[in-house]
Amino acid sequence: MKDITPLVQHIEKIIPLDDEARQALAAKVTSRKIRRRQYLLQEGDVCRHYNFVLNGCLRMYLVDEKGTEHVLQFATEGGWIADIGSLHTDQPSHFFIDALEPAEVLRIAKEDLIDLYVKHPAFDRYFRVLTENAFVGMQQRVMQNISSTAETRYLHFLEKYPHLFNRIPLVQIASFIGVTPEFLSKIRRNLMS
Amino acid sequence: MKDITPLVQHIEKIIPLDDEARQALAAKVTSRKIRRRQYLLQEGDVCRHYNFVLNGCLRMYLVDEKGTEHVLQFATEGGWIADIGSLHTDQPSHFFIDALEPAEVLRIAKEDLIDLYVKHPAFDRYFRVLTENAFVGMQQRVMQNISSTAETRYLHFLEKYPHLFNRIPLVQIASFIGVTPEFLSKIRRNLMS
DNA sequence: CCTGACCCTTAACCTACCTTAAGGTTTTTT
DNA sequence: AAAAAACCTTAAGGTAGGTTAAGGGTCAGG
Repeated sequence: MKDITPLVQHIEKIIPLDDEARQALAAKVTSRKIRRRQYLLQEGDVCRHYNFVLNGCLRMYLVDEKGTEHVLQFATEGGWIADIGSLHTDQPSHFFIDALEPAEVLRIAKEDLIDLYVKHPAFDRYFRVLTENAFVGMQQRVMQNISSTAETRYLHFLEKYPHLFNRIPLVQIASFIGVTPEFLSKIRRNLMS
Repeated sequence: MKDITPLVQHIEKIIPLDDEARQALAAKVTSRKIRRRQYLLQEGDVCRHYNFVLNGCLRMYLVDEKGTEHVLQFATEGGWIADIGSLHTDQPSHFFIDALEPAEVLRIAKEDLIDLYVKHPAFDRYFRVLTENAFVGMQQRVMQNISSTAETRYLHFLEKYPHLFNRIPLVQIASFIGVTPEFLSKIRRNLMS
């Protein structure tokens, strides 16, 4: 019923796990199904789990004072999603996480993860590398927001996430790159001519 | 001549080091002085070292096609600075790192760091936590760029980096928050009235 | 087959921010 | 001490992108 093979494979691309570590992981992880539009995290709640996506598509976003949504992250098969800030500090999150498509995740609670870190340093290594990669991605995004035009950001998005382009609504992509859907529509028209 | 106490103290705020780890670290780390405006990294070079700042002030920035500089990060006492993307992939960096004030850093080469990781898992832990915190910071910055006005971003900057406000030129702050110095000047005037 | 919830586009008008250019002050270098 | 470089401000005019409003297409459910 619960198959953590995809997760183990993902980890072993970075560092091999011995049997003991693999079993410890299996014991801590639980699987969960999320329906379309169902929340995995809501603003004001403390984020208590890391989530590894087995299939489907999730998003993490912020809602500003005007009620506008701003997407911080998408996560599909093989990706992780959580509000790490909230998870670490036990402070209420400012974000929502929900499903754009029905999804299935493996989740692991913060305390269990700490336990894994202590007993199996391989997990420290794995999450260090994982976070370093995520950090570099965020850095590139900051650079683009500061230095590029919306059109350039859109083209970069298509290059970097080709599998998302015809999988999620345009309005979500607009929100991710930081423009209104109307303006993104205009950008696309300009690109075609 | 080489005193790594500030670095050890910084690490031990996160995880204690045994004598052996401390000595291994001391053996790998070298100190270096940087004059004002001197480069620690130039675009096109591969970043080979992590740098821990003992004193002074450094910045990492990108120069776009038009020749405009965009600041990604400042680093002062107790901060780390490096192009982690380049360091990891051995690809040439797109960034420059230079000194806004004369500075002194402790640097450690990538290979030596890997060696430390293998022999002392405590370093995996330390850099995992370090990177997680940096990641959260970048995430907040992305959110602000997407959802806030320049004035709000400026106020947040003052809140988050009060020690930098009257230490670095205005033009650098403008570059960091993603506006022109002229416009930041206007923002300040509006804030005073 | 019809209805309603999304989803995408177009267009007119508006605003936050950029560009260019100039002048004054402070800091660094010679 | 002078010259040069860096720094900060002001203001006029321009542009990228936002806002509002409307219309049409698609698809799931009744």
